[in-house]
Amino acid sequence: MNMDSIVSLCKRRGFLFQSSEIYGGLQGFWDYGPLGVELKRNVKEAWWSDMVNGHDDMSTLSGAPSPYSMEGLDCTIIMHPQVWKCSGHYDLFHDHMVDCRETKKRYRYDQINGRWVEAKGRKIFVTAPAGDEEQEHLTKQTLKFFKLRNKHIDDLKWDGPVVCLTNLENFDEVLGPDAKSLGSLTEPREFNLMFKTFVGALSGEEGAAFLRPETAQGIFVNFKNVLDSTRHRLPLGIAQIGKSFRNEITPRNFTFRSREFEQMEIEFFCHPDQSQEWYRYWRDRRLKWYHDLGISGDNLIMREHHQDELAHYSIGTADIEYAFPFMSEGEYGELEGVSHRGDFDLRSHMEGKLDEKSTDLALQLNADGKPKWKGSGKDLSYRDDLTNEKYVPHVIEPSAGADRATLAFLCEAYTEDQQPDEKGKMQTRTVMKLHPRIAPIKAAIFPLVKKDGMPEVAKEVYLDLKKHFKVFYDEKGAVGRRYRRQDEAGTPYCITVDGQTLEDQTVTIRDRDSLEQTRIKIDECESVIRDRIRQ
RNA sequence: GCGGGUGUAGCUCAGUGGCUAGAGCAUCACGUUGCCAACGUGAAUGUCGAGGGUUCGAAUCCCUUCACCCGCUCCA
Repeated sequence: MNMDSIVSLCKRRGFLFQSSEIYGGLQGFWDYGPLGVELKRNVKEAWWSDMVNGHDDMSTLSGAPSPYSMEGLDCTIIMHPQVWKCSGHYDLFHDHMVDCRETKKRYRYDQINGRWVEAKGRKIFVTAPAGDEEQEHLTKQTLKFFKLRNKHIDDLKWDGPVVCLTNLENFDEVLGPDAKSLGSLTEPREFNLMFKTFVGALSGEEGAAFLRPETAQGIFVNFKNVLDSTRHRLPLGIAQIGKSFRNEITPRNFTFRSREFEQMEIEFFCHPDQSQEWYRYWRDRRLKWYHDLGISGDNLIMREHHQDELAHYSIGTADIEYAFPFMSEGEYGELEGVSHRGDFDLRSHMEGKLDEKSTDLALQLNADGKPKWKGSGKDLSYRDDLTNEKYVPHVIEPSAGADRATLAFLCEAYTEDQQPDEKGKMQTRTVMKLHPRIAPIKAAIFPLVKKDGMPEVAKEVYLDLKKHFKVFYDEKGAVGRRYRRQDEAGTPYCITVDGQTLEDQTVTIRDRDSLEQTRIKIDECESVIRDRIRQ
């Protein structure tokens, strides 16, 4: 299977189009066509129904430490700018980068260190990526530049300590970390990964705001509101589906990395002592969700982050990953991250931006000893009125990409098999084996031929089923071709009105995957389809 | 952001300076047909990705630009 045939089918059948295609398209933006919008809606609805509205809050679910509540939320895309300063996104997403004109490499401005050095009567500033081996790298670069051997190492006259590149104003005498000639580094340029906009008519910095780069923060800042208005006890999960925006440097791989995308996120608030158990519960529960909707075990993996990849506050983070066809053998792309976030987010919105690098999660301070970004000052802790214990809840965050999930379902569904044609000759059939729950069209209704009153009966069946499901009517061309068209659309069932229908009020229902046809009564159509979708 | 490749009908592609830009598949109509991409007849379909230039003449050569694919880079 290759990605091109999937992309081609998506366009041909109306799953996905390039945004603004008639103007040449816009990198990182995609539109969902008539079939695509149904598919994506079904994915989101399955998630919302399974996680929120259909959640059983009376029982202790398998793998869970206790019963828990779930609520939904829908927050704005533009929020108070301070939200992103305290969450850490503002600092993280405003990188200054320098490019090397010679090697075409790009570096983060603040992660390049260097030192003045003199040899052969010339003084240069030699640089290296910040890290344990930076002095080694500096020496090597210097020797190479001056065409000196290791034995001349003592001839190098170092001037001053290793300092960050940010201390320099002019890069003319700077040797890039991997460069051979001086002055190859560009001026630092700002990379804004958050989309910037302006609130109010004035477009000055005072009105500057950002499109959200994730939906999660809306949940954290509303935590108190949800608790107060619903009277829930912890543990409580709050769910949200919505658009997020990231100005990716290189959008690629169809909709996998888009600049505008939709997230399905849960922030699950619980007692710190139980957070580890809840983390494991959510990790396993979310993996099973993809599995139940038809992603095969071979293509789906759970990747636990290593201890050294984790932030200090986190007990664990696991990525649920899918073997997308555009990835190389053995590589996977992230569908969802499930992370234990401790009390980092709530405390950041209370006290101000915390330093995720410090072991005790201290408030991040400026040089003058004041908080770098001030929090809301509001108390977001929780009082358990049974035990009278007061604590800042810990959070488990299952954060899924709706577009990535939709793309994974499309890739997983794409199948080419061999089926005999009219003459018994084997023909390649393209079929989207989407799970019936997420299939855009649940059933297609055909008259076998366009005469003898068959279209009239078929239209009645169609109009009746339309009240319950997304269905499709087609009477054009040979019935075999109509079946194949529905196979490409992923329609799980085709109902055909034939000669016998006119005699005994029965129709045939054809299964997309097995091609088996069974004869059922017209009045049974709705319940048969409903039962089969539920399976 | 850098390097390489690609861009012609809905899809897959042919067309290397010269007549009104083609093929297969798909689409639509009529007829035939009775369950898995049928057949016959007919029809419609293009700013040759966009803009500019060279030329008597450009899909074709040159420049700019946009998008997609691959490799870097990036990916909280």
